[in-house]
Amino acid sequence: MGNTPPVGRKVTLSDIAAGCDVSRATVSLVLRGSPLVNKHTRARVEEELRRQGYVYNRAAANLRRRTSSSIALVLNDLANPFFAEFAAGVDEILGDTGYVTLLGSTGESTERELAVLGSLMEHGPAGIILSPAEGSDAQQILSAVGGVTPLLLFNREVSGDVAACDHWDRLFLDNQRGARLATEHLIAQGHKHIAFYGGHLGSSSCRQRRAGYMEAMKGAGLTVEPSWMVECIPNRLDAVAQSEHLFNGKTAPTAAVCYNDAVALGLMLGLHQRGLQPGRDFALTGFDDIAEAAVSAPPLTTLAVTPRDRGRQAAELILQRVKDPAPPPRQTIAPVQLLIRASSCPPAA
Amino acid sequence: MGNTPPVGRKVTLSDIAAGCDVSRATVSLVLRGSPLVNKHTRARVEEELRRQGYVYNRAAANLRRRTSSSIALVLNDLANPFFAEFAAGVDEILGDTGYVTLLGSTGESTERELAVLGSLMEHGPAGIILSPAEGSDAQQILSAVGGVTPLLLFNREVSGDVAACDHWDRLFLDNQRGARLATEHLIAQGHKHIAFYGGHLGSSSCRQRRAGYMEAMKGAGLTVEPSWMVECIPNRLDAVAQSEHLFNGKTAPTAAVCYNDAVALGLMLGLHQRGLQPGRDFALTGFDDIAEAAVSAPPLTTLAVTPRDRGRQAAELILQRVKDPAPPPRQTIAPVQLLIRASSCPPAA
DNA sequence: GGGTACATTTGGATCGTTATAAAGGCGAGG
DNA sequence: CCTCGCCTTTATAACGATCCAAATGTACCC
Repeated sequence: MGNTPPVGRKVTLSDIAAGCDVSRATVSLVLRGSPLVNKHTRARVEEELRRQGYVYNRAAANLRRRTSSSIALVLNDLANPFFAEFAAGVDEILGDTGYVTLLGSTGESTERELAVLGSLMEHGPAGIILSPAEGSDAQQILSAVGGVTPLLLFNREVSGDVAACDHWDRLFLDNQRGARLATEHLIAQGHKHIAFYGGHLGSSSCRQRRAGYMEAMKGAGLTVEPSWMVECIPNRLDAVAQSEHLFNGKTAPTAAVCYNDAVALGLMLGLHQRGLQPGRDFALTGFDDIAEAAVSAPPLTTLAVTPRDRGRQAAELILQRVKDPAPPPRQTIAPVQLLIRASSCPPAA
Repeated sequence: MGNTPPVGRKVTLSDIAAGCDVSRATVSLVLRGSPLVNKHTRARVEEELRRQGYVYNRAAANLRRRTSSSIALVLNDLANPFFAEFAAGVDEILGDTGYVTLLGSTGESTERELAVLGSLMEHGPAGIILSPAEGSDAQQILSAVGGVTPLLLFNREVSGDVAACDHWDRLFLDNQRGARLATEHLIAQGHKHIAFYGGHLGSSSCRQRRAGYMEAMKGAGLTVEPSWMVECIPNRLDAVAQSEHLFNGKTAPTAAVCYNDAVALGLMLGLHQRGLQPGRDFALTGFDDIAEAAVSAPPLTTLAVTPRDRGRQAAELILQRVKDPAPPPRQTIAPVQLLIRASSCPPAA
């Protein structure tokens, strides 16, 4: 005893063992709280751990035990508040469970996605949560992650070979129902000429939202003009730029269901430029309920998707799968909630 | 050859060695692209790697080499777009450099911060980037991370024992200069009664911004009424709630330098409630240049802090330090840029 | 033929931990 | 005194990679 801690090297379990004259095995048992060790011995070891400032080397333990204590979280756009909240939710649950989050952000590039997945796989995560970049291919992702590590697909479907990915779990938002609710709400307000504005047909969430919109329109016996379906990059800037296309057809819409909040806020600016006041001359809805939606002028009717809760849910789903890989893959559809605010006015008289 | 890959177990370097009848050492050399191996042998090994679907086990390699290939990123509030962008920037650089990001989010709780740091340390990161929770104590953090792993403090100072943390690197925003620039701009617009609104005195960034404000006011020979210095929680909601306090003194201000954009946007709402139109009856500035600032009504004059660039910079700083721990600690102050928009009008006549 | 230089390959120890089976000490019972 | 069982501790061999020194092969020159 009275040994000085080693210099220029981390304190290991052997240092502790030597420091209080027991075997490495005993120290290991103490670390894991085994009831086998005599409580007198345990006290001595714990004192020594403190004295030398021991830090557990989980990588070494994981190597020996063939286990893992990390989950990879790969997101197509961390800078988007929706995914940032999602990530916070994931990390919250993983942290509570003793897992560590390996972060990877792909910036919506499929090449980077493959590179990031490859790099993360080398660290042997117990599972993967992936929100794929637009245009991701199932086969390529499968070959990057291998067939063994469980994967949870979040938010978006991937394209390509269905067989390649039919053993993955899935967590999606109820996009179709959300868009249907928004559309039905506008119809109930008295609108008949309703557009669907924004988003990329390349993304599954956009197709699903369009489907919900169509469902509501058909259900109410309303027809949809081709000029009412306008694509744009789902950000504010392009939403402003493309908004004129809404009014190029023979009948101008009096309302629009927007792909998401960013698009809706962009459309608001576009409307202003045409001399239309959103929430009075034109009704619109968003999707996501980002922080801005509640405080825009007018406040935006939208669908709350509670991304932090989704993050928690995703973490729980992947942990369940890690614990028991046997059950068949599961697809979970998270509910969304319509928040009615001033932007979805009745049609102007 | 023609061996089948192992079942229920990951493919290891030994499997490859056995599969093409060379030693483990040779396979290892191939993996690391050593010029020592015969190119014919290399081809055979590489073919076998592909055939069996080998995945490199970086944890095992790191154990043997006593190296690390991860950096811990611990943030007080991931859900905040500022930090989300920052994290995206960090991950971008780390990914490019072959490091992996260990994420930890503390939700502004010092207890959780210590727990998260402890858990991440067990994974042996090469370095730590920490944006501390409010009220973090230097001594406690030091005992959680140990004295060996390099740490970069971002965005906030920690309280307590200076000696405990004087070997940490630091990256801060030029808060004082930013607030001074904003204040000087309002003064140049003709304002004399300028308030400093929002933020917590507990945070170092708030104290620095206040200092910049005071500096500009003193420099212009303007006096500051106590009622013009109002604290609030730095979010929109509390900013609305506390805004009335600005007008309780004997002289009402005609302009305000706000702690950040969220506070400024909240104050805008508060002004509306008093019948004042921001950008016409009252001038104000923010700090951060969040996405909303450019599109609020009126657009917000603010200080751009380019969080993604800060993230990249932080990653580069910590990697430098990891590569060479010897040089004395460095404090880096990142510049901020004043963006003049419509909210900072001249005083109403 | 023997020696030397060079290119390539390899066995074995090792990183820090855990699993396993076995050993040691000790009191009780025969 | 020996055996048995119980409690506690430990030596040893892994985990999957890398380092090191040493061993091959083989080509060339004297």
